[in-house]
Amino acid sequence: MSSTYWHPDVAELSLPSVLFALSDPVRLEIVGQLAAWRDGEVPLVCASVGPDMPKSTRSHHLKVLREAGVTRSVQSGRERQLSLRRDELDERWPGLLSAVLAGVPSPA
Amino acid sequence: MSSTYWHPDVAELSLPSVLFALSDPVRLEIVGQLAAWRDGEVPLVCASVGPDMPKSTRSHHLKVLREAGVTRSVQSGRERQLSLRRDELDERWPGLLSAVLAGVPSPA
DNA sequence: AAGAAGGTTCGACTGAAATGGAACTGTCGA
DNA sequence: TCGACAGTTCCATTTCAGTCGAACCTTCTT
Repeated sequence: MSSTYWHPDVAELSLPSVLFALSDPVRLEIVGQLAAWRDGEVPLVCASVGPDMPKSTRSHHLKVLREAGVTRSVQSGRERQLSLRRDELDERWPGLLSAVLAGVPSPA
Repeated sequence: MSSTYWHPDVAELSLPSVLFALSDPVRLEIVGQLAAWRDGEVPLVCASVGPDMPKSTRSHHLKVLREAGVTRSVQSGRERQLSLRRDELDERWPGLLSAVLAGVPSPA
């Protein structure tokens, strides 16, 4: 796991931080897209996720998600491949992410 | 249902607002206490919920929860009895509240 | 080596949220 | 009727979050 980045350990995640990270429409949309990603598809990278916006803004939202422990980003070449930390979140707060995702309109 | 207050209808609740309301430790503690309330017990009122703090601050947090649709407060005499809108929230976002509550340390 | 591409960081600005004191409203008890 | 009591509202202050341009760092390409 050569992730380049620091990611918080599951044990040190906090529920308020996670809920806060998920409480923004833009971030919720990003999470929805990550959740819709299927193995075998071309990996989602920063630039390809969320609505159109300046890259510094997008980077900010992705940072909030990453630091809350919701997403993971792994460097690959000059891109960063994004993924949801589904299993880890589910281990810590069973059913939480699923319940949230069920309330997010799935991306077109 | 003589609620004195305006409460948003389930249909008009938004996921980001609910998650935001739940993303604060103080409010999460309040919600945990409301969830622990059992039928037959003396009703929970504003003053008896959450950590010690000025009443204007408490009133603020309760307003956030109420307006997000998480709680309901019904006037009774000079107090306001608080309750969780469990069933309604569960109808709208099944499993969400339960998952959150499972992650909240239950009150002593 | 030079430049483009993908992201991060920094700094500034703006708007929103948290906090708490003080004044106010409505209800109850004496 | 006069407090006392439960809450809300108003207001000021401070802190935090969102937005975005500009500069920067890496990696890839040529």
